[in-house]
Formats: sequence, C-alpha cells, structure tokens
Amino acid sequence: MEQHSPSKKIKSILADRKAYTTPHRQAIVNLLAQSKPMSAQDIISALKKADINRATVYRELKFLKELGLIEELQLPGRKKYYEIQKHHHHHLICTRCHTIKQLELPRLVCKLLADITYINNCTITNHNLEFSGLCNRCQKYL
Amino acid sequence: MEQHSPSKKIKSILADRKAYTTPHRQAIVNLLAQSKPMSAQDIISALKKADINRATVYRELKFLKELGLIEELQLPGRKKYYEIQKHHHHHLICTRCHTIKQLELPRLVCKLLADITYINNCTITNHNLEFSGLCNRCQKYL
DNA sequence: TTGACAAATGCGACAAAGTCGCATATTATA
DNA sequence: TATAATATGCGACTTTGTCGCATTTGTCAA
Ligand SMILES: [Zn+2]
Ligand SMILES: [Zn+2]
Ligand SMILES: [Zn+2]
Ligand SMILES: [Zn+2]
Repeated sequence: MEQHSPSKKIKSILADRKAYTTPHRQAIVNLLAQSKPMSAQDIISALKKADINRATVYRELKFLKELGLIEELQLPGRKKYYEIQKHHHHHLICTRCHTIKQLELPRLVCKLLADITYINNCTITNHNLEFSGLCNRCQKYL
Repeated sequence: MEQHSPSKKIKSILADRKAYTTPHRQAIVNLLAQSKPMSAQDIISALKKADINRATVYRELKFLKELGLIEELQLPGRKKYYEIQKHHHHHLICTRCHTIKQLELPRLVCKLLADITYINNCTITNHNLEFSGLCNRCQKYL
C-alpha cells in the first residue's frame, strides 16, 4: 500500500499546472484510486467526514478531468460518473441492479474508433462507449 | 412530403399500446422527424407556439422512447438529446461549436460490439457510442 | 351521435445535479 | 515569514427532470 500520499507523478502534473497539492484534492484522488466509478454525490457522501463543500467537489472533479487525472463517464442516466483508469476501458451498466462492470473489449475496436477521424474529415479526441444490459448475476433471474 | 400526418405505422404502434394520437404527440414526432437531435428544452422552445407544458414534453419523450419511436442520446454534457433514427448511427459533438454531426462508422464496429456479450458473460441490449472532438469546420480554426 | 372510461394535459411544487460570485483561508516559494 | 496565487466555504441561483392531482381530450362501442 504505497498509495496513501499522492505519487510523484501526480505531484509533478499538479506542479506543472501551478496547482496546489491540497488535502481535499488528495482525498478525492485517493478515494477514486481505490473504488468503482462514483458520481459527485457518491464522493460527497463518502467524504462527509472530511467535510468538503459540494461546490468544491464539483470544481475539483472538473479540474482533475481537465488535467487528465480522472475520467468522466457518460452512462445512461442523468449523472456523470468519475473514475481513475489504469488502462483505457469501457463499462456495462445493468438495467436491473444498476451495477457498473468493467468490460473486456477486443483491442481492435478502440483502434477502429480512432480511424473514424479519417473517414469523416474531423478530429476525434475522445470516444464515449458504454453498454447497457444485464450483468452476469441478473441475467440468471430474467 | 407525405410526412405531415403520422404514418400508418406509427398509428398502429400507438394503437397497439392503447396510446392516443394526440396533437402534442404528433407535433413532437413531426418535429424530430425533420430536425437534428434536440434536447427537451430545444423541443419546448421550438414548440412554444403550440404551448405545450414542460412536464408534458418530458413525459412524452420518455414514452416515445419506451415505444421505440425515438432514440435518446447520451452525449458528453448534462442533457439528453432525442432523435428519430432512420438507421442506427452515432455522432460527433464538437467541443468548440457544440454542433452534433452524424458519423460514418464501419459496419464492422457495431457488429463487434454485439459480440462483447459472449466475451463478458453478460447480456448487452444497447450500446451508447458517441464521439467528441472538432467538426470539419472548427478544425480549420485551431 | 353520444356517453363512458382510459389516457393525456396543465399546473405548481418539488428534487437532483451542477454553477457562480465573492469573501476568506490555505499553499508554495522566495 | 511575507506575498501572491490558488483553493475553499457559503449561499444563491440555474438547469434538468419528476410527481400528484384536478381537468380535459381521444377512442370506441352502444
Ligand atoms: Zn445486475
Ligand atoms: Zn475505447
Ligand atoms: Zn465545430
Ligand atoms: Zn452502433
């Protein structure tokens, strides 16, 4: 467990952007580093001991996303979810129990998605690819 | 232009579900049939002459989606967008001008996405695949 | 054609998610 | 340790969406 304090890498990314290494910022990064994708409200609740203001959490999530330290997921529904991706991946959200599972995807797929740029004469910087359906537990019950 | 009144097909879908063919319902379907993807607020504004209540528009969109008459898009951002898809497709939302463009995608891609079911032992019913980047106009300016 | 009954609508209050300006507090660094 | 830049709390506000309930409208069969 050498993840209690922010890594050198994160510290240098913050320093490059003249951003401070504050307790709140660390708390959010540490929380996401060891959890499933969370909504802003999930994070506010999870950190209620740390007593972080709602607005601060929203600002922080926006900022950390801009820095590329966290990913923002657009799953079906009206909230955004956030996570730290060790490697690029996508998800399934179960329409029955609402669990979010990481999915295995052939590497070919994401490579193909990058090529869409050339076909369409545009500049793609990101793709949002999420699935809905039944997780392996729920598909037994329906 | 034979699309002024709801098609036989739509009428029969509505009848099957014991749903009425009301002016508001027709207005929303007709509007989406001849426009780019629109948010609920876009639709409310566009139909302000028809004086449809906000709640009615939201209820209607939910209902038409359940019927499969319209598609709900989860683009990056916090609104949902709605459209009538003549054929399944995906979009690019421009991070500079926020225009939504329909994208050409190799057919192979959506076929691969269906196979994820077998790899992951789950039941996929839908995929949400949307892109962000620069549209062909905006990429000239940056 | 006309009830009768189900479905749709308007209204207004509410809820959830997110944003903003401004005064205060904290951080880095010299 | 002083300073300047950054971060935070607070509270009001906005946007997006939902709900219950009274009223109106659409459908269908008599
Ligand atoms: Zn499930
Ligand atoms: Zn990918
Ligand atoms: Zn553009
Ligand atoms: Zn597809």
